[in-house]
Amino acid sequence: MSEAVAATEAEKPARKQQQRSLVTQHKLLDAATEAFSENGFKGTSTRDIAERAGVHHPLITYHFKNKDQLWRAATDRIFREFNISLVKAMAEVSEADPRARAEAFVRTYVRYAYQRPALHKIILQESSKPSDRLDWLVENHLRPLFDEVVKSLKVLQEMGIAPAGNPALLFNMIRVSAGGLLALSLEIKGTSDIDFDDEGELDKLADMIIRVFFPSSAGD
Amino acid sequence: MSEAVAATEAEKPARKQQQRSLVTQHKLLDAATEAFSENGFKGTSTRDIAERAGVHHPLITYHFKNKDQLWRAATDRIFREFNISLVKAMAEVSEADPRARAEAFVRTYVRYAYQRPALHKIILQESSKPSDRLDWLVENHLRPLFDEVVKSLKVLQEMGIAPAGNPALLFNMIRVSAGGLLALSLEIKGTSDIDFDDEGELDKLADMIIRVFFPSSAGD
DNA sequence: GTCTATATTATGATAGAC
DNA sequence: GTCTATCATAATATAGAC
Repeated sequence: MSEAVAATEAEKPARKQQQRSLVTQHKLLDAATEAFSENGFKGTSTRDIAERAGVHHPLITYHFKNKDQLWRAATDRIFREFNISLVKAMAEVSEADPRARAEAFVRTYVRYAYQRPALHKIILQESSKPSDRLDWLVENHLRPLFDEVVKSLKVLQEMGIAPAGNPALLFNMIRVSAGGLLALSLEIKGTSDIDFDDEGELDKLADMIIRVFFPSSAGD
Repeated sequence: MSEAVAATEAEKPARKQQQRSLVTQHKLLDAATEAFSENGFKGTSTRDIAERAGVHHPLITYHFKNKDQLWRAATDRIFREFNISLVKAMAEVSEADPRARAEAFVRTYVRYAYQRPALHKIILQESSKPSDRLDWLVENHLRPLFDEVVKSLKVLQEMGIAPAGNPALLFNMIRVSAGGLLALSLEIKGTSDIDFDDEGELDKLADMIIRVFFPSSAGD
């Protein structure tokens, strides 16, 4: 089974190697996501990432070139997956009922923020000071999502379901009340005795967000 | 003016040195606050802090023993100053008018969060994973403040001014809508074209928080 | 109270064997 | 595709001169 076989036979070992390579990349992305969430870009060492992933650190250079590219690959994956989940969840709700769509959005958003805390933790980490990474994040992932959601929120305001005022400001209040608050889970457990791991606690948060930000749909 | 003078005379040079020492400490605390806000504890080097402060790095060891103690000293100062400001602002509002107190609290909180972004940025940085620092922060500064504010919020709920539900959860929504949102200023400028440095933008945020979370006081 | 010099360890990145 | 070995730099912290 030498590599010097016919071209037709060469595909098999190539695929095998590719498979193993993908597993390594996946493990590195998982580890990087966790590490960057916890310690920020500057506070994370590539050695720490490699250790968490259980691979040798030179493999980071091999697969991702450097720390910056690894950060981008990890962040890109988180946001892509989030967008897919969001689109999928919203596709199940009737386009004709904006109120139901708003509620579905909040519940999906809260659940997702709980399941993947890295999504918001990385935003919080990177928003602490200007950087090329923040610009990249805004341009490629945040801005496109925001523009669309704010448009929908405007409709809700015109219908009298959401409070008046700058819709972009309102949306930011809603999303920090959901994702931002859940990113503070550890602190809130200590200060407020609220544990989002407890059954029903997540729904209570979603309920309150809906009640506060979409008051006319509270009693329905 | 040698140091070998009588004990009564020895006070003067001692004070002079103490004065200079205090200036250095102050500069180091300012620099540390800024650096820890931007890069978190792990992402901040003591050399960076010393450079920002314009002093030589061994002085950190001299004045604060180590990086951890410097972090504690810097954080302690921020929260003490915040508490003083808050107590002072609330003392000016009549105890008999809970609604006016709630509004004053929100406006003071929003203004302070804007002026000293480090207050919330450090909370966000430290909440990203468990640590002794987070425990210290919760126990010494967050918990005492929260307990008191939540008590007041409960009264507002009973009066029908604030929405029903777990008051601790409600308070966390309010404070992330204020401090948490302002800590994201950089990102929000990019995603939502809202610049809190613009005249009146801060008041619009406070207005909306009051309108959303204390709806019955909206038209007053 | 302040400085220079340095010990020790950690970090990002790469070279080259297998 | 994976590993060991290594380089250059940066980090925390300290010792000791002034």
